[in-house]
Amino acid sequence: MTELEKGPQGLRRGRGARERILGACRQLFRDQGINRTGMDELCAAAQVSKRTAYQHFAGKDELVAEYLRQFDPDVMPAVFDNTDLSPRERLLAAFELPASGTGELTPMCPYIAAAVELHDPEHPASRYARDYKNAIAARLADTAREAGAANPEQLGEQLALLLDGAAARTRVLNTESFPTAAAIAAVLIDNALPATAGDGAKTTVG
Amino acid sequence: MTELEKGPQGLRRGRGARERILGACRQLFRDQGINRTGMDELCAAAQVSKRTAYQHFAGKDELVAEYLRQFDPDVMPAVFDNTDLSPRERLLAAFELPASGTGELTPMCPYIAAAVELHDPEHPASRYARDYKNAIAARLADTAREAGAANPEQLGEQLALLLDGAAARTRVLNTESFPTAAAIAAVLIDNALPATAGDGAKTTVG
DNA sequence: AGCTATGTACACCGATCGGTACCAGTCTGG
DNA sequence: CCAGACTGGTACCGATCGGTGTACATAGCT
Repeated sequence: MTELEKGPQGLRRGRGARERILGACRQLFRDQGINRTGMDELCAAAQVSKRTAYQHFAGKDELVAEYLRQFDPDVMPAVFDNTDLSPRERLLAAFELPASGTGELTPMCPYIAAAVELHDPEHPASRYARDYKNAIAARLADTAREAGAANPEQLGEQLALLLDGAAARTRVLNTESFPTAAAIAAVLIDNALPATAGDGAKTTVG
Repeated sequence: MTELEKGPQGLRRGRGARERILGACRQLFRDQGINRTGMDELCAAAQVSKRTAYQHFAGKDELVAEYLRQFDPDVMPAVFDNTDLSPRERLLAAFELPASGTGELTPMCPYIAAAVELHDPEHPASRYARDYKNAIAARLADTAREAGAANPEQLGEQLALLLDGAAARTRVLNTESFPTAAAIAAVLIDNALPATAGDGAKTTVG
């Protein structure tokens, strides 16, 4: 499988087949879900023969896993690596990013969607979804620590839960729920950060 | 379809076919998901012939919708109709109920799971999932109003988001997330209820 | 007795699933 | 020029999908 990427000059010709397949995944999996998207349809959308698709990916399971891995490998760099924002602003920015710009709904978090659709915790895509969610919580906790939160791990886990709640709720209700999550996040952050605007109340429930 | 339930003495014989089918739905849909459960397998588990199943339900779509409708038609009565608890305690109880008792994880909220798996907002089951989620938020808002919250609708929506976040996160991470949601809920409730204890004090509202 | 309604058992339908085999074309480096 | 890797196109595989048709067994009511 290593030759796939670093072949001396091997597959330089059909350049982009792999990317086209993953691009088709992003569109079709978002529009109609993973289970309802067949390999035939997917290959047709990618303008790639099934033969080629199965030469790049061992099977649909591996393709789904790779689709998730390619989705946001750096874990929201636009939020967490933005040095123009203070740590506190970065925490809040995580809730404003997804809903930015277009008037359409924030698409369902693909990691949650994959875990629910595949329904097997040991599926490679489910495993990666877990890793990604842990990574998000860790970055939130790091930023919370940087902001001076009393209990950064707890705040990170709480904010991560808000993100997932907004994603799930947006999908079920067909209504944007990230503003609600952002409002809760503001309260939690104010309560956890001592120097900022919050009052003295710090009821950290163990 | 009216004769199905109220036939004078019609289907008294095979009593329970419908209930057995729905019971099999609850188990199989929870254990392996909706899409991965075929009608053959479902009928076998219910000890019902496919012919009978399709006499009770127009199709799998309608069966899934009915499965959701039967799940919690009264919208958590054990929480919201419990007169032994104060309104504030009822709001908190909504987060302790699902994880109670057994050592296993809280199962994924079937409404979210159905909406994600079916992936069609106009599917009858997706429509009902939306109705149910709105009903939960409404009951939470009513209870928040009863507890004297400044903005009960907002608090209800926030608490509903926490429930959904805990459900989604529990599923993805394979780790119980309701305690985290309960901790956030406690903060939100304390912040929204004026008369009650702002900090650790426990003066329950009358 | 019949009659009707409901049930089971089981074969069967077309469609679609994930995945593979085969062939012909096309580009590559030697 | 030619071997070989890689491609698209397409037919095909077995399995499973949701759903139906047919034949026969029970049950209750008249």
